[in-house]
Amino acid sequence: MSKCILIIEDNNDIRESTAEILELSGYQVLQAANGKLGVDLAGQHKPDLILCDIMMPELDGYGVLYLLNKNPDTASTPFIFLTAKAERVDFRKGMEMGADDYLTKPFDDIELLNAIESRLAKKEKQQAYYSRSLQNIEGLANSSKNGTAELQNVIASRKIRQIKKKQVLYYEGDTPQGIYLVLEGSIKTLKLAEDGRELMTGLYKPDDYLGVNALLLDETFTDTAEAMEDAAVCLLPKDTVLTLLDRYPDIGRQFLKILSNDIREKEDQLIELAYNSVRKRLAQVLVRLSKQSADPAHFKISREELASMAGMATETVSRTLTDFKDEGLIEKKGANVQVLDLNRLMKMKN
Amino acid sequence: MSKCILIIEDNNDIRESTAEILELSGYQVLQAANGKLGVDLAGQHKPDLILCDIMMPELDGYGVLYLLNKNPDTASTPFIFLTAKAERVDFRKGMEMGADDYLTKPFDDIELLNAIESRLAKKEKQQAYYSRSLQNIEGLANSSKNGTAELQNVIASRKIRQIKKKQVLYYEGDTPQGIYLVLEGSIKTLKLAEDGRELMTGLYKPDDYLGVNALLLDETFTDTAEAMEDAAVCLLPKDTVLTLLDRYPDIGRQFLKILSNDIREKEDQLIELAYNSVRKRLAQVLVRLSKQSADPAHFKISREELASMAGMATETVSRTLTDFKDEGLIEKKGANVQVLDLNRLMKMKN
DNA sequence: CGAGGCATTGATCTATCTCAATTCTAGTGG
DNA sequence: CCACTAGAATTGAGATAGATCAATGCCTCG
Repeated sequence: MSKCILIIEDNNDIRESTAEILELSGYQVLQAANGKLGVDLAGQHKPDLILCDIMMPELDGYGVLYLLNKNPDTASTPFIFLTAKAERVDFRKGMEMGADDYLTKPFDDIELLNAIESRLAKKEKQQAYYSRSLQNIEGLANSSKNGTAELQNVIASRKIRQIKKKQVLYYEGDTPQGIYLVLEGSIKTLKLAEDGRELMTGLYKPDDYLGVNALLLDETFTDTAEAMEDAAVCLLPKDTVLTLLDRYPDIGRQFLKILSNDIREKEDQLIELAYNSVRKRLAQVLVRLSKQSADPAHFKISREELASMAGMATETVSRTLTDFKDEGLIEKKGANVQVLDLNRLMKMKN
Repeated sequence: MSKCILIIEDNNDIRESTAEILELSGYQVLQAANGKLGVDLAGQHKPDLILCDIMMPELDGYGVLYLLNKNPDTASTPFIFLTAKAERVDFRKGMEMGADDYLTKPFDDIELLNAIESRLAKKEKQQAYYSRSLQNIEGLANSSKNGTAELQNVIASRKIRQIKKKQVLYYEGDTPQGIYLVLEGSIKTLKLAEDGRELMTGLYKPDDYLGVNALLLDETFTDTAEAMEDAAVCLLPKDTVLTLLDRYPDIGRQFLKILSNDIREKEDQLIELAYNSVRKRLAQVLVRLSKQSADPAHFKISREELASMAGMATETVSRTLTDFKDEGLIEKKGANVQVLDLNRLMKMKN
């Protein structure tokens, strides 16, 4: 079965010539003359790859990408930007939003086909890789009951979505499409205060489920999820999960456990915020990070992120961190932090 | 069937003579010569009422009462203290711990039998009252599926436990016996900081479920539950709930919803604590209280409780409250607070 | 190797806590 | 029924942790 490619481009000449090249190479091709149309077509036909111009009237390329990312059916489709001038800023912005590649117009046939093929190949490879790694998920899989097995099947068959560092998985106010299983990397959830300061409310690592608490409430997300580092997630659509939930009580039980743990963590965070000194709070944050980090006592994190985890000002983070260093608790260089005395950090007095 | 009464009293003369009186009156009587024995007997035979001396070697009356309260089988059994001198302090302490009555030794037959009969009658009346009111629980009952109906049966058949103001339902560190359904009054959950200050983490009103998050985690409670005003709860034992959960997915779903809501609330509280001024926090607390209070804009609450809800010092509560009064937002007299301008409280700036 | 963004450091300011002294309230005993 | 008293609430004065504002230094990454 030939792969299907969608081209979104307002310039008729470019679009049609590109389409021709692709068709000659054996691809099935869909064309859209503007952003809005493109998004609709993508939703209906679920192409295997999307080429999209950036500069378009009405809905530009960024808008298209944003909308595609919101729809579970298209969120994991490889996406390549077509752009006239290779402006640096544009490039960054696009990649940060989750584009997979950039093609600078004018491009020749070889360039185009190479980009597409390599992207499709990569996608397939990743798909295979994660499907295999999904076989041995710990999370929901430690029970041997039927439901869990069923859930695993669902997971294995789902499309995987890559998220780049700093990219947002969902915003506060978005409508939940389902729950996410983190496969790789790390995702943080955060809430914004009225004045714009942000507080990190959760940190999700591989095998963690994200968005469980929004699943059953028929409301929009009340937090924003953003990748702390490049990550891969798998979306389990709401309908599927709800069906499974109705059929297999053990799944519900697993989710109850997840939520219970979340509550516990949040309560701990509450008391900490209410009655502990900044020093102690920061120490706790470091402990938590060191426990979750792959390398037990060595991680890279910005002052701003630390500040949002501990609920304090970035300057104060800096100061306290240098204090810690002077006391021999940690070592630091730029954004790199190395824990030297975990024990003493844990026992930090107030 | 005759009622069964357990007497716990180390003095043989008193115990046996009391037992005789009761037997002559048609009660079935169990005797225990010390606290420990008494608790064991109560657990085994589940008597309908317990008489217990306060001053006993080893395990005294308070200890007995404490242990009985921890065991779901005996927690709702009427409990009457027998005491030599009617010391005021003792009396208070006993009542606060959940004793239902006090008998001062020496007591005559009439006194004894009256106390017992009235207590048994009261118990029965309450039982009937709540069983009826349980028929129309909103909480889990808004679904028409099987599981919910089943759950209602379980609830209706359970024993009801009365809790007096300030009395503790469970302590941090206790092992969960199941979940509680609040029938009447209000229960708060709180966590203690290392320095002893407390932070209120939840407020539960009739039809709310308490302890759901501890149900599936095989750990002890991480918070303490205490009655804010006289309350009645119904314990649904862990086994029962788990069985229902396995059988009826809709129950799991209801619980998931409850927990999701809890998480949402806790996240809101988090961000408030982290970035809002004391003024704003207190305003929010007042809004929450006013929404939950029976009388929409008029409630009684101690400064200490307000402080633990907003995570601040009691003195600051006082000051801020007088500010609010000066600004025409509230009216206050002692522990009574009346909200005058709910709208302005909600919109309080930081 | 240059620039823009992070991180650090310094100086000040202030919201809130603490400690301490009064005043008020509600429950108890006579 | 009223005076009394212990606990709760208020008010005041002072101390301080941490935020904020501003200036400078240091990576890093293109």
